[in-house]
Amino acid sequence: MKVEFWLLDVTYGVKEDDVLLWGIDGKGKRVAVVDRGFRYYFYLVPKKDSDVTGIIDAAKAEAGDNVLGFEVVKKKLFGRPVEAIKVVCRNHRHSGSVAKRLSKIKEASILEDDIRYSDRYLIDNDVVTSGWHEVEVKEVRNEWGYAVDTVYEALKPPMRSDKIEAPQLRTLSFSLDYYAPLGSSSQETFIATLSVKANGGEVKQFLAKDDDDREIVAQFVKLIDQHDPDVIVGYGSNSFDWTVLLRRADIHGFKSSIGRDGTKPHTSVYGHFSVAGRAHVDLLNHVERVPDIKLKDVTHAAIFYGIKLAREVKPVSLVEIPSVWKDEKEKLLRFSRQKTELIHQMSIELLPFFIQLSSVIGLPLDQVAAAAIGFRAENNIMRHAFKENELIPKRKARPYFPYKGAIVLSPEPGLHENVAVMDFSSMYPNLMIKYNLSPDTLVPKTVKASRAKVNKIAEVGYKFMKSPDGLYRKLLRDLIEVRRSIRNQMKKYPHDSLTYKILDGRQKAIKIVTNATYGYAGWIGARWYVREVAESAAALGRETINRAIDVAKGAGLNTLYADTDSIMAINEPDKIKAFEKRIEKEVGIDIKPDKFYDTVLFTKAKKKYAGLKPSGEIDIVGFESVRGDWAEVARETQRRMIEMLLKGDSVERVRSYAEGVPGRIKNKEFPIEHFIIWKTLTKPVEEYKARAPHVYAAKRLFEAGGKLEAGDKIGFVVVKGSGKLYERAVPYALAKYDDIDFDYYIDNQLMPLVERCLEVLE
DNA sequence: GCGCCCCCAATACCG
DNA sequence: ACCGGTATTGGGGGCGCG
Repeated sequence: MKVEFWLLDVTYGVKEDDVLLWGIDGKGKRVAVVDRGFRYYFYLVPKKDSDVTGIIDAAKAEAGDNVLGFEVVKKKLFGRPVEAIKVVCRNHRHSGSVAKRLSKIKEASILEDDIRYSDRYLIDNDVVTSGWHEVEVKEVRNEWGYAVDTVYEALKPPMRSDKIEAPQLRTLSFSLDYYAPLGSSSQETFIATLSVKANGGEVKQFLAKDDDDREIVAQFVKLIDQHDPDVIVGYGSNSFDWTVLLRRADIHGFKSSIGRDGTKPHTSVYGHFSVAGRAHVDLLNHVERVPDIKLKDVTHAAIFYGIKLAREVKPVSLVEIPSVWKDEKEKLLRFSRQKTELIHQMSIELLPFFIQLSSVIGLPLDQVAAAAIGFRAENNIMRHAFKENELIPKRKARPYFPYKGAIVLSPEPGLHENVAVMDFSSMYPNLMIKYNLSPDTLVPKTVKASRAKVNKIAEVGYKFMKSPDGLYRKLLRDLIEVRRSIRNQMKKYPHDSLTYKILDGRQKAIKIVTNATYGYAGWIGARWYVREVAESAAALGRETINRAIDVAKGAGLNTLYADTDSIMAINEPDKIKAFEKRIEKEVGIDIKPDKFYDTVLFTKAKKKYAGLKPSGEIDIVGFESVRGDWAEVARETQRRMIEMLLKGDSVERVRSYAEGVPGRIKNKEFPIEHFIIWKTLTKPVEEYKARAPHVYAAKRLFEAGGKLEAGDKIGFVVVKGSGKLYERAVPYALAKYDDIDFDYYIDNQLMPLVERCLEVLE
């Protein structure tokens, strides 16, 4: 019989050689499909001039009956044809030791032994997570007690199907707060509150009785059992909640076997906790990768996603919990409930996108949210490499060599009217396609190639074969084409329809992977790290933007500013049309006006400008007013000045506004919040070499009993006194308003910004 | 001892 | 744990200077 199912998670037997596909079938039943037919393998690649049969004989002697067989296959390694020996293992759990033994054979190198069994299965069978498949199966008795409606055994590997709409998923959002006055590992620590919300239900809350959290842990396990969620959503749960829950469960001797196969949550790849047969998603992992969300706590993240409730939330910090726990339990309960509600609402917003990302990249839903951009790009490349018969290189430690990047022009300082911003669309991916820049097309320095057959990249001198199509050319073309077609399809649906949202999530997911491929090529952690590819793309990028500036000039357009792949010029429609046409003809990559500004302000600095759009909206780019590490009083003054200048106020008027601010500061017209300078601690305080103000502020906070970790933000104010600045930086919560050194703010925060804006206009 | 110059560490931004 | 380019601040060392 045939069943169709949507793939939620993949696990594999620890002892048996079987792959377990956890999913949901067309009728909404939870299913497990066991595939026993897949054998793990890796490759032995003979070093040059080595004898294949000799290697096989040696390997046979080493591996014994842990190997089912050897097969000589034709593969490619960085585009070069190689004969590889496929070593098929009797059981995946022995593959590690087999590979280790075979590594003694000096005549060959081992490849692809570092691919996980489940990943191998997905790649080789073109099975895609968060996607629909059809599979020939027979139903089997659920002798393992899996928490599913039906268990099947696959008779053949599943086949992808076209259905795009994900099934109705049961989700469960949760959050906990713990009492830990002496740190998380201390004896006194316990879970104070736990809140859980299943989709369609209300928030359920559990509260410790005095310092006894046994009931909380037990209820949580029970709840998961009852609701049987497909997706478990937390916020910070990869670094926090599961560790605490599992520790408490262990201490109480409870079983926390909430996986559908009866196993406990366990740490897995990309630093995430995995729950077998379900997808555990930590939304904080995602929020950390969204640069526009400056404060990464759940409340601010939820505000970013437009969740109304977030504005009413009064957070209780970890430091406050001991005192709140003693006297104001309702406060803690309210916060816990709201937090869980926010997590739930954010998951409604974000899960559809994660699902699309998962199916585009081929990483399971729980991993895709946790994986950094580089790994997302890499997984996509790995899947393509398999299709192209390319061997997957090993990840290895390498030295770091920087290379030259993009061009940034100094702007034409002052105010400009009627400005067009023109961008090359996907410049780096398109250059990589155009010149066939790819790890497998790079011609090694030592190899001679006829001039007609290669693209030689000016300036850097690297050569790439013109044909055949490289791995990156194929993959990027594919991505760009699919995205184009999705964007066309989207036009047929109303913006609030489900299909539109799915398609939109999908095109965004594709964009992320497309744009990451250039950066990936120059990342030393990449399996396919080939600096020449990134370096060539950057060199071609410089050539391209320079050419655009020339062509613009030829068309009578004066470039006011340019950065990487965009240029700004006075908007003269006829000239711009001519410019676009010539670029299309000469460069072959589209350049289009992306935005128009009625007025633009440049100072002397690069990467800073402000523009007034016809709609009245103002874009501020790069200026201190959009940087989180300047005091609000300076940022707001600068923002207001920019607004006045763009809207036509005279320089004198703006100056008189700005010069009025110091008086208002001394007059105490601004609250303390406007003097706080926020900075991120990028590492533990002990590791800093420099005596930086924010580091010393953090140290003071610690002395007062506060707690901050790498990645947290410290907010401090500068107080009066005689010493160095770092001696006068005090956490805002420990500072008194009257101690604030107003002169510092006027001389070092406010006036430099004012001067830099106005000096170019006078 | 002080001002000046330069370099470096640190952060957050732009594309 | 994607890239390089950039602005900016504050710490700190070296230097000249009667």
